[in-house]
Amino acid sequence: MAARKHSRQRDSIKEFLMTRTDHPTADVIYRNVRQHNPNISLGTVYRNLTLLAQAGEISRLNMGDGVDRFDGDTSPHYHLLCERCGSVVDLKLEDISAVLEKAAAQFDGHITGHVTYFYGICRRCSKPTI
Amino acid sequence: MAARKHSRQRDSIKEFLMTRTDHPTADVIYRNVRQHNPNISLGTVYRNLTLLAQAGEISRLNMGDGVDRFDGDTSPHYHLLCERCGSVVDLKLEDISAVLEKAAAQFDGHITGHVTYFYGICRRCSKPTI
DNA sequence: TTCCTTGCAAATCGTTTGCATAATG
DNA sequence: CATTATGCAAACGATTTGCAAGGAA
Repeated sequence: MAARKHSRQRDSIKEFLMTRTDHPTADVIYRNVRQHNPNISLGTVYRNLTLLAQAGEISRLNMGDGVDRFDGDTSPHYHLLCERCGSVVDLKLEDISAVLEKAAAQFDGHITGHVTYFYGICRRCSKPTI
Repeated sequence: MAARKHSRQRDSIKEFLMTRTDHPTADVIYRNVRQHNPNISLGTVYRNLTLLAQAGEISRLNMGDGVDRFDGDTSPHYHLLCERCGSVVDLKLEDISAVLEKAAAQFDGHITGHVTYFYGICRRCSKPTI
């Protein structure tokens, strides 16, 4: 059960994450939260991110590029990793789970879920430079 | 261009990968190839896996669990990561790229590709124990 | 007082890299 | 000979963890 106690650090982390839509990494979160909470340690940031993600209050993204990113928006949506600038942007599209589930129905075993993400060039990077 | 020279080590690695359908990690590959090639180093294994993957001769899988796996089968297919035993099994299903592409068409930017994998319980693990 | 949390630093772990030497074309 | 590939070990980078001290219920 792990009765959870309140902590100023955890609040700052979650609060910060809610103001961002760019899926920051633990390190970025650390450097930002630090401004209002100078003594917080990177370990604490990681511990809380893991805890919040397990509790379903935030989500942890792994886009296969070696770093985990965190998202305060837990509503169903997809992501695109820009190959040019490395940023991750939201991609709102119709829920494709139905298609995937139907396709996977023939599998002899049990499918719990799936992960899908896209890569390409984000809007900002595909605009011509002035 | 990087003219590629022949090497016994690279051959063993690729050869080994062709005999497996279980998507081994670099370390597993290392320990196996070592049996016929006692002096090979882990660094060489990594260098060659990266090289072969870039050349499109094998593919590198990242299932978000911290380790990279390698697949000698480069034909289009999907994968499932078993949450019970940690193994990765092939999942043959109709190509869903069309669906994804259509869904992503509305995106204001350029989509190069996508990554999709499943997780759940593999056939072996979902069979009742005797 | 109990026990969850923190800060700090050290430890992990998978993967990459620098360098001198060996092998290939 | 010009270059690519290797073995070894050290370096890396992201994340986790042990521990003693601090804070919440």
